[in-house]
Amino acid sequence: MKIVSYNVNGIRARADRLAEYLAEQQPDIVCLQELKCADEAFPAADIEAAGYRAVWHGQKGFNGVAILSRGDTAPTLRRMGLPGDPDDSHSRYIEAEVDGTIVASIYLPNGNPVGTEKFAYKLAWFERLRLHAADLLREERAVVLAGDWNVIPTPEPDDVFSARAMAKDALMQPESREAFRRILHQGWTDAIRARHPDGPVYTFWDYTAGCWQRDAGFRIDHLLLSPIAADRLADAGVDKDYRGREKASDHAPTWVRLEA
DNA sequence: ATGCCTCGCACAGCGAGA
Repeated sequence: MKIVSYNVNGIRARADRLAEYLAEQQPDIVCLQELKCADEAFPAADIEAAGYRAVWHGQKGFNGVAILSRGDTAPTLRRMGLPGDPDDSHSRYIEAEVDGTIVASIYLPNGNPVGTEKFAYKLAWFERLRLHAADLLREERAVVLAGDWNVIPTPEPDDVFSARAMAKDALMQPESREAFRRILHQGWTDAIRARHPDGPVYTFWDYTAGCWQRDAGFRIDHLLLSPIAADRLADAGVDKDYRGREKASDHAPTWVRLEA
């Protein structure tokens, strides 16, 4: 089964691109981030017309996450939002079960600029995710944590076109990378790097400054697999060409294929 | 050092993104 993480940067602005992606790739499960729409504005009818059912956690204007499954059975919702902060108003986490696999769609806070409350929020959110991820591992099930983690895992060129250009960015701060590593080291597998240990793999290219044209990207969309899911890992990759199409998101769909 | 594009909001630039 193909499981995709795709930050669409506005699901309504990306309606044609998303429908095209579903028709061409026919993924089994799609985790969407940055819906940028309220719950009542989610294009559920369009999703259904494309042959998918969805659960979603929207928010007017920004954030918003969803999980799509192919076929007539909707994902079974497990939770919306992370535990640990009832005052957190951002729609950044949704978790569901599809065909026995637990899947989370994650939109981790960006955290820029560093040194502000936004960066503190990023790290606090990361810590809440770490605690919840540990709970998920204890279930000893197939679990996929898929999303826009807003972290460049290493400053090496394999993860970023220029460590120097990104050195002051929240995505590459040592604290951000450490928080990501702490979750990984619980026992998760970074599927992209498991399949592609060497060489550049980018999932995001900024709209500005010709970043796409000069391949100035970085890797921030990640699919983390629990040990039982990792045992089923057949392949992983980035559907990069969708980044180059008309009206593209600034992220490319990033995926894993698990043996049934 | 800042803006570069894009989206949503709401109808004029602006916040947010990364």
